[in-house]
Amino acid sequence: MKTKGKATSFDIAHFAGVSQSTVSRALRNSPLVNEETRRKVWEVAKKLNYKVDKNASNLRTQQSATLAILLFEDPTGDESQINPFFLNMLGSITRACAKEGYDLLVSFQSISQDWRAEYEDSHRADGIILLGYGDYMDYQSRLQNLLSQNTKFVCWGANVEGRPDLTVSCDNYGGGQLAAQHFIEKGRKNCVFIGDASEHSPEFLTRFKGFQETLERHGISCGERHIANAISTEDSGYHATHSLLANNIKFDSLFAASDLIAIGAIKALKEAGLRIPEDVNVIGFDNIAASNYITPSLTTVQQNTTLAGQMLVTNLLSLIRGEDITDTLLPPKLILRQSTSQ
Amino acid sequence: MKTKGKATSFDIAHFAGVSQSTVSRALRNSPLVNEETRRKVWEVAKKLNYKVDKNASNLRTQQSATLAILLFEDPTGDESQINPFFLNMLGSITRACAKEGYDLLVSFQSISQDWRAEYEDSHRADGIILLGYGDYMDYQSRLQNLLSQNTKFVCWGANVEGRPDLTVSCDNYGGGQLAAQHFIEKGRKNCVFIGDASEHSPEFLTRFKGFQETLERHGISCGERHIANAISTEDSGYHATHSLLANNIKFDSLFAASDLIAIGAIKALKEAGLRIPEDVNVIGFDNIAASNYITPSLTTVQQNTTLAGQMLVTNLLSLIRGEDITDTLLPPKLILRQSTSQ
DNA sequence: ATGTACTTTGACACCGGTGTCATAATGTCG
DNA sequence: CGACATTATGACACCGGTGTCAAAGTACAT
Repeated sequence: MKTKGKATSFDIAHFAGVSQSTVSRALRNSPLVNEETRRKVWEVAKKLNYKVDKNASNLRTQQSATLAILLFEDPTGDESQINPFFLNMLGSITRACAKEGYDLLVSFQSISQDWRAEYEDSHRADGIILLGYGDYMDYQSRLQNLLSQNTKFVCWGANVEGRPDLTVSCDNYGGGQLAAQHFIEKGRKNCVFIGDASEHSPEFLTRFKGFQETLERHGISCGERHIANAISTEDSGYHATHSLLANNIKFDSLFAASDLIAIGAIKALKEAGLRIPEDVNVIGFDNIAASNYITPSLTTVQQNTTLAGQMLVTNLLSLIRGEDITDTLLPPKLILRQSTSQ
Repeated sequence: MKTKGKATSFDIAHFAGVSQSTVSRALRNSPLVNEETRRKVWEVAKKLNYKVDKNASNLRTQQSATLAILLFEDPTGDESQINPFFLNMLGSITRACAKEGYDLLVSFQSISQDWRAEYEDSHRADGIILLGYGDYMDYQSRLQNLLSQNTKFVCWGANVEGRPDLTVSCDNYGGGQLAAQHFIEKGRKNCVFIGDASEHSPEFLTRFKGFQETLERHGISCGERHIANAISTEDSGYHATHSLLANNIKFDSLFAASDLIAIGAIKALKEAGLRIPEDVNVIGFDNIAASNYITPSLTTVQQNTTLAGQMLVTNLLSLIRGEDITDTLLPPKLILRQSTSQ
């Protein structure tokens, strides 16, 4: 019993003495096929090491049991390193897909490129997950484009008022509140924020707003002079903090828009001879692995990546099934560590 | 100019006033088609937002321009976390695939499961990359199985003598040598190894051999009592080191089979009141991000993940093209940090 | 024996491209 | 002007499955 090349359903039909149609039905356990026939077909299939050709199957059924993930890169990011937070998300999304019986196509995209999400158009994936920091303004129009083509997709990111797409995101505003409240409990009065607090980075902006507005409710202001712009890299955080210090801004607490920024900030603070947490309290955002390893370990607002990956996948699947879904907001959680524990 | 549903090549043929065959040729820039016709076809295609159906195309051509990666999990690993080293590899492989114009299917596999690599059989991928620590003995027979089916695949891992598959790996033996030489230069006399030094973890075993044999050439022995078994997790490294100390083994230098193990070891050493590097020198393996952030920062044998990802992809593509390729061994590099810098 | 319902099967069109072959149109040369 | 090469195009089979429809076979009631 042998075939040239990979076995097809016709080969099985031949050896099992039935028609190809019956083979197809038997292998998918259709109730239309006789028990004994089914057994025989399976037996032959196993012997020939048969596997359904997904291309043929997908072509006929017009669906792929596959999702695609598009990872946008921080445009200035180091080419060889990937933001560890997104790497975690990638891991949890992979797991969530596996659990749902879907395959996952992974692709990196430079945000500047024309990232028309080809996967869904070319029937390689049933839906798309978009993931990445980046300039929201830059790709807003592209989202619109996807929408107009009826492409099924969900985004990880800020759920900005009036944003047209479906998102899953951390409650960034609430996260900023947690940080502010913690500083207030610690009796801190002069707070600074490191990160891009503009509409170009809606996630960071939302974190900042939650932070600032909570402080103000307690009579603490965090105005323009107390913000240093930074993208989500260690270097950028280092330089931003450095320039604050160089400008002689006085502060006793620092909230960074991400852990990478916070790690860079800590380096700058240490170099300036400031003690953490005695002189300056520091809070980050994300809870990446490194934040637990640095000295002092970093108090941070945790994003639950496991849950986030799951929600992205289940929401996308709902969307594909045509169900009505809404934006999902995940609760942040403050992880207390040494950088605020004086 | 409108179509119901997604546009097909027939729709384009209709609007461009040519046959579907010509459309197919024109879109693939076949030299057989007239310049003006080509222009017209492209124009219509763009207007209709046409994208080739990859399922149909792959079905016909019997190839997919897709690679698949199978990630094996450390059986005892925490369900929600992925070994950061492999996460890095995943990132670099993704990048390498993109550079070669291939898509990447990602899949997690429990090593205990029947991980018949279905992707290639089902024509979803042209080749497979296998990645993961794990018990080699467990899946050796499965590799044999893949080979016998003429599946194209490459493995990341130890290139064990007589291993039947094609591998890309770090020169683990050389890495062990680097660690030993460094200890010798530092005048260390009592060395221990933390990790599974058995044929069940051939990579760790090779690292150990390079380490041990180099030490012996300098008259230093590293026998059974100086080895503590551990899998590649922080916890395991912690407990292994703890038990060495509890058994009153004296040592002034510790080589861990991986950075995660080393991080756990450092924790145990610190708790025992030992100073690093004064009392004990520590060297890890991998150079994951965390090793740069812990205190003291960790001297480690770096594996070049960027290069590794590239080699895995290019080797696999060569294999698919039917070219003759051989195992690839990548040079390790010792990264000096505080844990050995007294 | 005849009619009806149900089970099981095979024939066949179809998904949307790609590759082969035949043919029409144009150009070139003796 | 006819023979022949060259260029451009269309018709059609094909990749390997899935879904529909008709029909054969069996069971049971009338």
